[in-house]
Amino acid sequence: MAEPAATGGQALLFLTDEQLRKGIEAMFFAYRGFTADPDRILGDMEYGRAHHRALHFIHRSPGTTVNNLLSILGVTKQSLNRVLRSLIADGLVASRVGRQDKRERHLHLTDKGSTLERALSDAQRDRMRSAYRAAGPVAVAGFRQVLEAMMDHDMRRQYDALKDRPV
Amino acid sequence: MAEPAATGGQALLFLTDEQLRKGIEAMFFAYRGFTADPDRILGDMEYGRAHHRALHFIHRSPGTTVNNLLSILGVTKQSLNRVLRSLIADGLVASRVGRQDKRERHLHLTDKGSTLERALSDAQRDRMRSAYRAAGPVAVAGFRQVLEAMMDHDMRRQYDALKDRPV
DNA sequence: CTTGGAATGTCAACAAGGCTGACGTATCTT
DNA sequence: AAGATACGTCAGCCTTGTTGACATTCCAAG
Repeated sequence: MAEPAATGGQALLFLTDEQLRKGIEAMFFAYRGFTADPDRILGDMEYGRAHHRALHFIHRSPGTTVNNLLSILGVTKQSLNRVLRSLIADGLVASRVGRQDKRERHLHLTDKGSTLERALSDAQRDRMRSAYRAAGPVAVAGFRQVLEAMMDHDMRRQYDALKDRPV
Repeated sequence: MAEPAATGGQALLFLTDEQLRKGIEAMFFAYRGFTADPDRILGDMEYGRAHHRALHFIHRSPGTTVNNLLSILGVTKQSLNRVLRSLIADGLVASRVGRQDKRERHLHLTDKGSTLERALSDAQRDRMRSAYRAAGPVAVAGFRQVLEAMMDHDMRRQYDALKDRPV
């Protein structure tokens, strides 16, 4: 198991435990970088990474319901509610009662919310852009392929549902 | 800025805000998958992700000092200490006073610690392996390139220091 | 030999952000 | 009319991060 090369020769050397370990460590260190810039911005405020995630996906899917957001974020409603409550209280997010189904709340960013979302996503995108530029288009395609193959089935569905929707 | 294509034509289409956003969401969903399997194992025990990280890097660098581990993990010593204390108390990690410098504590996994570390890393490696296999060697090379370009400078140094050391 | 600084550990207090369980209310669906 | 669904909320717990303060132990420089 530690040496797949035995089964297929040179072609499978990228599946050695050693290569896999490097990938694991790369994910660990890269994810730290990935969140570092927004975290720095949020550190000066009363918000955290959970608020960033909520803002991101509300921005992505304006009018989304609480339940929908719940399944995308993969947290409990109590946990999300704590975050949403503060965002709504501070006027970053608007919650509107549904027209067809009045039980639902549809979530939108206010101007103030959009401003913060923009600041956070600009910071994160800047890092992503410079990584993309350094690695080049072929590497980027591979990057996306591996990440998509790494997702759980359910998360993959959430991701695909968002993937090709225009902003 | 939203349309780098204006500056260089087709060649830079992979740097559009849209592509960058997809990369950001891919990182988010993939990281959840990345940690899901070890988290499931740890969920049944009294340990969490922080314990996993400590076990991983002690396994990688047997005899490492607390200070060294601190800089790799990027947390405060108080936070790490709480984790280490429970791992040591439960007999998963051995802490030995340094021979040259007796202030230092050198950390090693015990047999029991190695067993757990193996179980966790097997689970994580299995997912990584199947993602690698699905994506293929070229994609994997790109994956690593982009991740490495995404790291902070300091993290990149930590990563490189580990990268080519034999297990 | 004394003293300053480095490495480590520990105590206390706190916050973010996960979780479960239970309950209430409004609204749809059957 | 009854049951299911969507949402909010209260209470309490856990992990894991933070700061600040302080003790110990040891190395090394004066």
